[in-house]
Amino acid sequence: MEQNLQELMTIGVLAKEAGVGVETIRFYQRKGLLKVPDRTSGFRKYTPSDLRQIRFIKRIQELGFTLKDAESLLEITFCSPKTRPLLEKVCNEKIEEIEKKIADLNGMLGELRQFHQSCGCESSNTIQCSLLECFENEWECCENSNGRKK
Amino acid sequence: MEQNLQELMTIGVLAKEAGVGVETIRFYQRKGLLKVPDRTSGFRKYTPSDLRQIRFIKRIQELGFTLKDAESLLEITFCSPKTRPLLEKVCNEKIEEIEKKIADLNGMLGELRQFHQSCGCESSNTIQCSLLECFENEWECCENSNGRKK
DNA sequence: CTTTACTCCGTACTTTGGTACGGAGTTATA
DNA sequence: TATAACTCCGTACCAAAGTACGGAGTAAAG
Repeated sequence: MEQNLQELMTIGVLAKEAGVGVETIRFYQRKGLLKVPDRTSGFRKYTPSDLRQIRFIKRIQELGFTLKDAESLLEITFCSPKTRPLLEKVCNEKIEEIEKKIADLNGMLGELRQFHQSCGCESSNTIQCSLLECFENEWECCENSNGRKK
Repeated sequence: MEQNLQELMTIGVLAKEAGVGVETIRFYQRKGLLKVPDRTSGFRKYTPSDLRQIRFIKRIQELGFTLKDAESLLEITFCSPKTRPLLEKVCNEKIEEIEKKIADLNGMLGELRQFHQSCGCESSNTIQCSLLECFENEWECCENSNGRKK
């Protein structure tokens, strides 16, 4: 497993490439999210695989998951017949989690759109209503002068 | 605007009804997320409308938004011809935000499902692969022995 | 009328995900 | 070879969103 020395990066280069701060990388190392790197004369040396890993973590975070979630996904780095049952479990859990989130967001989106339509846009001619009440009453409060309720 | 005294709650009852801690309610008050309540002999008295408001905040949070976001939604409590332009702006921003989140999550969901299909389920017969590499290579690494790549 | 439960307040502590500091050593550039 | 730029380390700090503490007052039930 010889590492091409050309490809090794210092922590500063890695940070720049990954679009994070140097301190963030040290922090990830402390948290065990990044393996302890080799060193040449005291300085950490990183591989492109470390870069990929940080990008992966950032992607996971963007989607609203925690570093702990990222860790659990990274734990299934390798799948093989032996690790597959665990992998399948984690996969399924994540998939369900994401599906639920999407469903929730779609619900909220519908509500917001309805509110916008009924009360929040220039073309609406509702006199006055409350988002909170609309939310509570499943938007029945937003009777506008078209006579259409829902 | 007389309040039916029967309906007033102490902070403890409100907390229980809303499924949060008493301290959380005091915290929300400090943050201005809950209006300063009336008191009878020093004790806070809450109305059902306060309860609705907390539930609304919790719903917003569940969808991955912050208390600040909740605040901005609560600020548009009333719409009227005068407040409508602001309302429309906030609505549109939130709608876009949610749409983007949903799109991102759908992307990740697709990736996870593909990984599950190729490598993570019992019926798959891939020998070994890495989630990280699959992610990086747009799942091209997960060539399984069915010969199907994608 | 006492005891228990609830409420008051300010302050301090917790977790997550980082950022910043500061003195010392190292490496690269002029 | 000096000087800048980078890295080391531990520690301290930050914001968000609460949670806990503790002594004192109040209310309600027996």
